[in-house]
Amino acid sequence: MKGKQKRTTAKTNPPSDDTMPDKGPHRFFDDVFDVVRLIPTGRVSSYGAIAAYLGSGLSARMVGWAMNASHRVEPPVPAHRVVNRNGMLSGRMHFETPTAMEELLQTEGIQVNENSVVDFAGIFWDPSRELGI
DNA sequence: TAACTGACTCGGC
DNA sequence: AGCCGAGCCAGTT
Repeated sequence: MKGKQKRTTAKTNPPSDDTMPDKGPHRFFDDVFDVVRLIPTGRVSSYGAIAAYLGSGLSARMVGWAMNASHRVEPPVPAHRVVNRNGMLSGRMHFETPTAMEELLQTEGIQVNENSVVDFAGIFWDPSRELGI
């Protein structure tokens, strides 16, 4: 017995409860996904740059954490194009295989040497600069 | 419920 | 030159 059933009958369909969550505070994740999806093939960006573009006191850590959830969203997010400020593939261990991130980048024409993007500064894609500050 | 963690970054020593 | 601590926000235990 459940003892008490929590308002299952009289559903007053509140404006914001289970009907289409307006994702107020959660919109951050979608924003990150959207920005990452805008990274062109052959270019890479960094957690900090994306955080700075969203720029509301966000932390670069949350961008990385969003990437962790990016595997289950649609359309897919090219998380492999996001590296740290040094151009290192710090997130490679979170892919299906430790080498998946590197191979994906190489497939897109990006050279990787010792877990670091070659010519990182040259192919760096800054959302603040490309999308507008 | 409170506390810890984390795919980061910056500043100080 | 490298190592350490703080800030950041949301999810997980």
